[in-house]
Amino acid sequence: MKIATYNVNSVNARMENLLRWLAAQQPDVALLQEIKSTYENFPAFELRAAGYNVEILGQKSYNGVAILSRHKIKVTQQGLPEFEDENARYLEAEIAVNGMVYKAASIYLPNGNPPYNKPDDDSKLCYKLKWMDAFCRRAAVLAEERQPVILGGDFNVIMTDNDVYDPAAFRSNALFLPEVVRKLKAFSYLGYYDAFRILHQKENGYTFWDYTGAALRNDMGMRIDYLWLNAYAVDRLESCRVDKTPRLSDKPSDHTVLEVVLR
DNA sequence: ATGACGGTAGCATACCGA
Repeated sequence: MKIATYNVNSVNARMENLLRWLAAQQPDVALLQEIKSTYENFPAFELRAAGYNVEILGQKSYNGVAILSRHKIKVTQQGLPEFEDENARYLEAEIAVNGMVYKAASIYLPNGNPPYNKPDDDSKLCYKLKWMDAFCRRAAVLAEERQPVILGGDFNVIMTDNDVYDPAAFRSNALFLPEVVRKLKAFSYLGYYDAFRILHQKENGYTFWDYTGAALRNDMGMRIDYLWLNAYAVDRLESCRVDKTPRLSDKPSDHTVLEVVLR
């Protein structure tokens, strides 16, 4: 069973790229973020034609998450429970693949940086920290599940100096602030394993490269997309890799695909 | 520190992003 996460940076702008990747890799489940689309504008017909069931939590212009699967999707949670959120950032579902029922969530964690014209405004950082608290509460509930759980998406957190091309330049960035990193670590201590780092200690594992300048060519990237596995899922972990092909092809997202294969 | 680049809304430019 192959499950992947991909921040598409607008699903409608990314359709050619997305369909090319789905056809090439045939994931059983694809967790998408930043679809930037409402339910009405989501290209469900084309994705169904490509063999995928679709469930989305949409929003106009910004954010938005989706789950695609070649198998039946049963949505278990839209948005984080008991958390008022004007943004569409969390969608969770159960999917049965070859007789095994998996729980998977598509997560778009807030960025947290202030607007360029208001560098001292910490409201987005406060929102990020509150969102992470609510996410941890949900993850604690899911930690009780006795089935494989996969929490995947764009977490907007750089965990260590090895996960970004210039750690010093990002020290005070909301993606790398100690309190933010601490919260993601606290989440992992609930019993979630970073699939990529379990299997690859040396590779940088970057999943994002800025559109600007020569970021991609010079491998000035960061590892901010994750697939977190509970013990039931990590027991079945066969492989995990960054698929750079979508980022290298025409009209790319600024993120690329991270995938795992579970046996 | 700023803007580069790309997307959305919507028609000129503002907002968002990592």
